[in-house]
Amino acid sequence: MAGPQSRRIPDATVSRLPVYLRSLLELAATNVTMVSSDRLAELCGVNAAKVRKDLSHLGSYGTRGVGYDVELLLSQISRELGLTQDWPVAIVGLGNLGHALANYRGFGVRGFRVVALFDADRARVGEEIGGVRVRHVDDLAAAAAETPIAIGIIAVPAPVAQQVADRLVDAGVVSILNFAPTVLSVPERVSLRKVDLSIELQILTFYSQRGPGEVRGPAEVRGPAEATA
Amino acid sequence: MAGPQSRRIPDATVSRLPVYLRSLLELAATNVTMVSSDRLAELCGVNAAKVRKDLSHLGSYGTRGVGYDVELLLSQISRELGLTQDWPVAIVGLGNLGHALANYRGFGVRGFRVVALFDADRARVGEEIGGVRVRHVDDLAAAAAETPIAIGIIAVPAPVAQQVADRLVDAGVVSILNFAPTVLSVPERVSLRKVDLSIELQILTFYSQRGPGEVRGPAEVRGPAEATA
DNA sequence: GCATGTGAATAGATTCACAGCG
DNA sequence: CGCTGTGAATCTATTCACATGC
Repeated sequence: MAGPQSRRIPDATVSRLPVYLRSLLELAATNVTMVSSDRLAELCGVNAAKVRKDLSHLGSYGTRGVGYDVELLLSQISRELGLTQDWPVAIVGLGNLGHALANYRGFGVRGFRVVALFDADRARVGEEIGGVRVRHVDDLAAAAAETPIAIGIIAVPAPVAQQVADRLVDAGVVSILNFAPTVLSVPERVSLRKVDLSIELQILTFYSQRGPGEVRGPAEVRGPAEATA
Repeated sequence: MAGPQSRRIPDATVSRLPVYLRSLLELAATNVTMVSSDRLAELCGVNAAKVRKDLSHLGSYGTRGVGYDVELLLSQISRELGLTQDWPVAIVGLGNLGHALANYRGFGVRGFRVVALFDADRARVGEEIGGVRVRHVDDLAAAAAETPIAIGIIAVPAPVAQQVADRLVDAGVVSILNFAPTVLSVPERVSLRKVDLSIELQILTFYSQRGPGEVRGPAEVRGPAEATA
């Protein structure tokens, strides 16, 4: 084997690494030290060959005839995903969803720390959610200058989502997760992903319409960071 | 042209149809009657050739030299996605997220109607959210027998998500949207999709780590319905 | 003329199947 | 012997480029 870890991890692999990570954490929590690709595949609901190929992109960390060392894999995947450092998160928009996100326990688990909350409604400014005080969205740049923000979560109504995105970008935010049901444009250097409830439901209805038995085989939600100028 | 609408729409196309739909609705709202693939592509943040190929899977509904009729496209896509009928939705788990989802206005827009809410906490049973009373999750089967449920949204903690999924399946639910951070198994006939906040964040950190300028081109979140036995 | 619709080319992801090694 | 690691085959999706037809 010439070069084990050939750079450039495929997008599809990247989107599965967090899934592997989660299952590996569960295994580690039950003191399992080794795992085969078959077992891990089962836990993650994917094909074993896919697991092996995915993991091979991190370099070769398995032992033939035995399997993978759980701890070793954990640290490799964590490093690859950048989870060895802390990621300050800001949430913009504290309606129902933003509120829920702000209270979400489970961010912290993987190094995501909510450091700032913003809303355009002055009535909400000053409120404290999960120990963080809500500031006005006009203070976004100022707040980001004090405390850097790596990830911005957009939970505002669609019509104002683009301007919020622009402000986040101006404030130096390098990753954005968009919950607003609209297409956003950001500079190429900014990573952008979206979560859209209504789109998910519509995709579900498409497949459930096809009648029982016609739903095709498993396939994960993937998709790299998108960027649009 | 032999057979315009060749059946079997590609998964990647299916996941983009809702995006086209949304932009077309906006165009229709501003009384635009025709749209070119270029314009639609721009609005949706995708490539124009992709738009044309996607739409060609619905049959050929464009006029050469002119573009597509907005209303016609709307009705074609709506029909394809099954949005001409109503889809009764149940939400299980009314913590922060479930609460936010239950209050979400925007379901109704596309024929999704929240008809039932369930929680395992007896203290929450009886509460009314968005005009729907919360019932105990033990009543799920009974409630579904009265009022059919097509789509189940799982917003419970990961450890109990599988048993909730099992109950939904037993109650005849044919589509499930899972917000719990765990892998679920459902019979092949049931469509399953997942939304996982922490996975999204981890994917973002991967790409933002690669440093500015290295984020690869646009690509949408796709993925068909998955099913695991 | 101009934008659609589509074969052909390319790129990417999945799966197979087996060689290689512990 | 068992399980990893990986070339090769396959399948899917994207993109190109242009013939087609309004």
